[in-house]
Order: sequence, then structure tokens, then C-alpha cells
Amino acid sequence: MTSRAQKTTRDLRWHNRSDVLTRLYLRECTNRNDLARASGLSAATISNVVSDLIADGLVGENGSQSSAGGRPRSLLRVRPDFGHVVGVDIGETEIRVGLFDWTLQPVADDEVRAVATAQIPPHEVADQILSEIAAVTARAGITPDGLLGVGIGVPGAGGSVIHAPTLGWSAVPLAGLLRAGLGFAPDVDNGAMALGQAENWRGAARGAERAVTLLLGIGAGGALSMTAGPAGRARSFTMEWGHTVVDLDGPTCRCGARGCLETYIGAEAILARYAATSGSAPFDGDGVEAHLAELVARAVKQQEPAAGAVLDDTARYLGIGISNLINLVAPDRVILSGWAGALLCDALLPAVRLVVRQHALPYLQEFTRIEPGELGPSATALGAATLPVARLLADGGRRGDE
Amino acid sequence: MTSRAQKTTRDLRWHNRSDVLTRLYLRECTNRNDLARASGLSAATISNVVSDLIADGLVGENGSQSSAGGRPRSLLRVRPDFGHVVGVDIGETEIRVGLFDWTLQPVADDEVRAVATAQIPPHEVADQILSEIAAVTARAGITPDGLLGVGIGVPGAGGSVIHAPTLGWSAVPLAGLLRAGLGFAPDVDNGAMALGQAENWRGAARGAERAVTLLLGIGAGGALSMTAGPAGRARSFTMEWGHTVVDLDGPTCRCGARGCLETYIGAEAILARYAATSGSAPFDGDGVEAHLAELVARAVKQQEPAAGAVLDDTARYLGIGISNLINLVAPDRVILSGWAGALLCDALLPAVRLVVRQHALPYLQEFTRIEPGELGPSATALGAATLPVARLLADGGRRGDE
DNA sequence: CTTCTTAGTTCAAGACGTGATTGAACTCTC
DNA sequence: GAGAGTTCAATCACGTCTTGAACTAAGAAG
Repeated sequence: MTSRAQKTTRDLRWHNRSDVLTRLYLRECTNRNDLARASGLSAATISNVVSDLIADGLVGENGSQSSAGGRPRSLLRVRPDFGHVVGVDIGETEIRVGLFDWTLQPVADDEVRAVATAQIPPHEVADQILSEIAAVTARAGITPDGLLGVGIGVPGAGGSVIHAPTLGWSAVPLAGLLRAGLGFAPDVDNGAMALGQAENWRGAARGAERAVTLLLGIGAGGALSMTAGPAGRARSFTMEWGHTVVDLDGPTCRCGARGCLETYIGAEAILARYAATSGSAPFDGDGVEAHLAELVARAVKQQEPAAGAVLDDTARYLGIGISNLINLVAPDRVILSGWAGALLCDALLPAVRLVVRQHALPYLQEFTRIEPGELGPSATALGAATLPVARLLADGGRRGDE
Repeated sequence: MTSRAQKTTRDLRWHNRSDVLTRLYLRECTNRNDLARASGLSAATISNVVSDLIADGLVGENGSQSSAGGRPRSLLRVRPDFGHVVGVDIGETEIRVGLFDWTLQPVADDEVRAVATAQIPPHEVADQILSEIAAVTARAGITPDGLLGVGIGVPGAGGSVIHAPTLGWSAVPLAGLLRAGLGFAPDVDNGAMALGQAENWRGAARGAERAVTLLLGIGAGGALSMTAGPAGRARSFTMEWGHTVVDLDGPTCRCGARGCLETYIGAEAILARYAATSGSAPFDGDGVEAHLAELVARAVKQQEPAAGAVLDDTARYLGIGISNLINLVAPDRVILSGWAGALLCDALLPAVRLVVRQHALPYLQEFTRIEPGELGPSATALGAATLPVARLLADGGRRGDE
């Protein structure tokens, strides 16, 4: 109930420390002078804070840079060897576990385990996660309790209890299930949101003030992350974009409503539409990714009009769905991600942009750029890894005991 | 560019002052002890801050309240006589100017001037506003330059330049136009957002963490306001809800797209639908409010099936539009306001709630309450008046010169 | 070698919040 | 009805913070 903003003079220091550390982490600043200018703090304070950060091993001096005829600036950089984090991506068909240093450089190849997550009870999912974490850390010669944190991206809503309709999870205390095995509580949150944060820090949403990250796959999730103006910390929330109605009398969606966007741009919906128009065998639910990839390939080669038509329609639906988002939340960046997003982007992006230009309100779309995600297939695991790092940055790099 | 969060120990004080003042203003706390508990500050600090606030005339002691066998608590209350604010509602057909004390109690009847705001140039609108402000303040024996601030709600997006499609405004520097006449810059922002803030403070959205306020009229605007968790300040933004597509192949909207929600639930759209089904004379564009009121009356009396059917459809469209919002931003409160909202609420609310129950995702709608606005016909002017007050609270009650 | 320029540190001063202590105001019980 | 108990509020010494100014460090230019 009591507000967690800084109250005492001591909190003030932690706040400033967090500010400085975050700027260094995001590489907005590389020396003490920059930091002073950007943060509005005095050079004296920067000096104090930076020496604390160096003493704690979070930051290091890394050579120097000559300045126009004066003492050279000593370059400051976050030290990758401060510690490691793990990112876990819980998908519908697999669990992917990545190990990164805390600057988000991968340290080992991801551990990927095929698991029908929706068909086994949550506590077994938790066990699988623990064993994969043990495997990936062992392979890198680290013990799990030496980690700075573990982040977990789920296809649902975050909090202490997880609701994830696609997994059939309702009020699952995932963090609690993992706490005992890890020795500390992991950071669990929506995968799209986590991915959005990763794109914000290192990917296609760098510099955006209000970015929407869309996760296209079998479903269509989304997350809005706002840097919240010059004052506040970044703030994100999840959007069930796939379950917004774009056709009052459209087909029935698995959520029960009619005409949800997902029934038009979900991977299975696209394949079903193709099967219907091309007269080919109806899609049987297996190997969605491969089928969609083939469909896109055919359309690109322009050998098959039916494939092209299906993708044209998809572009229209996508564009309308994105236009709705633009009119509602006025993002300055829209990132298309997820495995289906990656497949569709090359072929569809120009068409989608055109549809948006026709549908979204001009004064809103004017500032909106629509871009493909830049973070590749393990993007969501990387995104999940940002969760504990974000907490670390917000705390100014405080370890548990300090 | 430099972040405006508190850096120096002095900013810390202003921050705490703002916190305390806001709690008193919103009547979350009524005495020093409450304040200490709620804010997390020590009793000593509360004591200091409160005496500052009293010395500055922002807060007064107002009797006392017996405590369980001890010294009675002295009741603290924000002093209405600290100053006045003006709220201006720029509608499509009229300008309404209200004078309030800074606790938002009306001081004089609103000045209302019928102005076809879309048909005269912005600088004339500005002149009209200035003369109405002069009139309403003169009537209360106040001079405009003694005001704490002036807030202006526009049907569009805020900032230093206003975009308001319904008025045909594009990049109008309204604040600049008014600055010279007022002697200070007014706070200009979206009307729905301002209204949302008012409902948040004094109306149907009290206590909500994430409230969506919908402004129903000829168009359909919306605003999302978040209290942003325990740490941050409230944060709001505008949504062009009326221009989200709910029917891919629906009728063409004035924005150019097809199947916008506005073409189903806009007041004129409802009347057009009625004219079409009842075979009565097509709506001629004049006296929208009266026509809609009559339609609702007929439906309620159940004398005319056509009227009832039109409203049933309207409830369905409204419900779907609201469900989309719930799935996207997961509000815990949805407020239906605006003149059309007021007319429709009594008749439609149960039906709307039912539609939402069927369409929105269960785990999201579970926490969402849909309520009519509580603030009456001058709600938007009142909302506009919250704009300068919000700034005052955020500054801890700092006047310009301090 | 001296002077200039820029980067970073040190130090005293001013401001803040806190806990402990004290004072104030009222109720309850004997 | 007087003292004990209780609750509210103000005061003060202390530790911590940021800041501006003075100062040191380190290289460039002349």
C-alpha cells in the first residue's frame, strides 16, 4: 500500500544509481560527462555514483577517448561478467531455455525441449523448466544459484498467478512452483511483453516511445510498452489483440466470440483459407510452420494465384488489425514478431503498410513505423531474459543481500 | 531531455508534498496519521509537509475527530478558497465554459455559447473562449489573471498543437492562441481524457486502477487512465475508439475506412438505422440530441418494436466495441459518458453487459465493471478543469513564482 | 616549457527524512 | 474527579544526499 517511490535521501541515491546504470546499460552514455548532461545530475554526483558502480563490479572503465584538446574521457561500460540470467520461453509446443550474460549476449546454445505444454499439468512444466535450466547452466559451468535471475515468458497474463488460455492455465502459481527449485523467485510475465522489451533495448523498437510488439503464431498476442515520457520508468502491458472482433458476423473463434482477428490472421486460419480456395487437402493441424512457410514460398514465386490471393487477404486483415491498434493507442512503432510474423513479413510488409495508410487516422499513423522484429527465433527467450535484468536495473544493481 | 524526476533533496520534498497534497485532495486521507501510514513517510515529515501546506493556504485544519481514547485527530482538508480554475469544453456545436474552485465545486453557472466550431477559424474559437472566460469570471467577481489555471478539452489529440478531425483542425496551436489573452498558457488536452480524470477523482471511476472512459455522441472517443501501480503518477491517453473497424466490409465512415465502430454507435448512425427500419423520414442532421432522446423514449415505452430493435442492435455493437477494449487493455472500469451515453445508459446497460459477458475473454472481464458516468451534462467542462488542477497537484501546489 | 582545454574528484554547505523524545489533548477507570 | 493510559503531533540530533566551487589530472597547442 505504501508507495515505493523514493522517500528518503538514501532512496534518492538508489534512484540515481538506477538512472545512471540504465543509461550505461542501454549505451545511451559512455562517459561521466555524457551521464551528467543526460541525467541532469551534477558531475560530482555522477562521479560518486559511478565509483560505487565500479566498486560493485557492475561497470568498468574501458580505455579512453580523446576529447578536443583536453583530458581524454574514460569510457564506461557495463561489465558483462557481472553475472548471468536465464530466459525461458514457454510455447505451446516447446520450451526453450537460453543462458545469457546480463548484457544479453548468449553464453550457450539454447536448450529446446519439445513439450506439449498444454497437455501436461503445470507442475510438470515447472519440472521440465528446472531440468533445462540445470542443463544449460551446467554446460556453461555455472550453478543455478549463481544466476542474477530467471525470466519466464508465458502466453498469457502475468502476475503471481498466471492465466494462459492457450495452455489451459487458469490461476497457475508458476513463480511459486519454481521458487523452491531455484532458490529464488523467477520473474514471470507475458512473452509478448518481454519480447517487446527486448526489441526496445536491442532490436527494432530502439528509441521508440510507445512501441507495440505483435507476436504472430497460431494466435496473435501483443504488448504495448511505453517509455512513459522523460520522467517515469518504462511501463508495459499485454494485449489480447487476436481476440478483438473485426467482423461482427465472422467465423466463430475458439474463444467463443465471432469474427476475432485470430480467425483471419492466425496461422491455422491462413492455412484453412488456402485449403478452401485452392481446393487442396484441408490442413490437418500438424506442422503448421512448415505448411505456412511453403505457402509463403509459393506466393512469392508467383506460381500459384491462390497462394498469392490468400496472402493478399492476410495483408488486408493484418493491416486493419494494426490500424485499429494505431487508432487506439497511437504507437510510434509496431513490431511484427513471432515465427509467423517472421515468415510473413518479407512478403507482406509493403501490402500491410498500404492497408494501414488507407485505414488508420492520418494524424496518428504519421508517426508510426511498422517494422519486422530483429531478434530471430530465440527472441522470446531473450525477451524473457530481460525481465530479471529490468528488475536489476530498476534497483540500481542491488543484489538480494545489499 | 534531462529527466524531470526528483534529483536533489529539495525535489524530494516537492515530491512528498505532491504526494501528501494529492491524498488530501482525493480525500484518501483526512489527518496526519493517515497520511503517514498511506504515504510511508514518517510522522515527522508529514508534520513538516503539512505545516508547509497550511502556511501556503492549500490545506486547512477543519475541526477534529475523536480517536479511541486519545488526543483527537485534527481533520485536514484542502481549502477551496485557495483559488479557482476554469474548464472549457469545445464541442462540435457549442463551447461551454465553467468556473470552479480548485476542489472542482462549481462557482457560477456555465457560460454556454452555441458556436459551429468546425465552421469558423480556430483563432475565432480562441476569441470566443476568451470572452466567455471573461464573462464567467466577471460574474463571480474574479479577474482572469487570478485564476490557478485554465483547462481546455478538445475532441482530438493534445499537445502543443491540436489535431481534431471532427473540427477540421490540424496542428492548431490553441494554447499559443490563448496564451496572450490569458497571461499564461492553458492546459489543453483531449476532452475524453479530461473527463476520464474527473470520473476518476469524483465520479464513477473512483478507486479504479485502469479506467476507460467512453465519450458517446456523434462520434465515439475514449480515454484510458491508469493509476500506474503503487509507484508512479496517474497516466492517461486518448483512444480513437470510434474509428476501430468492427466490420471488415461495413459502411464507409467519414474517416475513409469501412466498418468503423462509429458507423454503428454514433448518434447519427443510430438515427439513420432507425429511419431505415421504421420507414420514417430520414434523419436530416438537425437536433440530434432531441431525436435520439425520443427514440430512446419510444423504445422504453415498448410501443414501437422498430425502436426497440434499433436499440438492441446498438447494445450489441456497443458491447462488442467494449469487449474489444477489454481484451486489449484490460480495464477494471469502463465508464459510459457523453450526452449520448447518458441517454442510452439506462435503457441499454444490462444488454450491453450481457454482450460483453459473451464476447470478452473471461479472465479479463472478470474484473471489469461497466458503469454510467456520474458527472452530468457539464462533465466535460468539469473534466477540462481537472487539467490545471492535476498539474498543480503534481507540482505540490507550487505557484508560478515559487 | 607554458598556457589552454576538457575530464574528473574533493570538500564544505545546505536540505531532507528518520527515530527518539517530548508535549498536547482526550478517555477510562478507580 | 484525579491519575493512568492512549493517541496525536511537534521538535531535535543525526546520517545521508546533491550541489557548486575549488582543485587535480591529463593531454593539446603554441
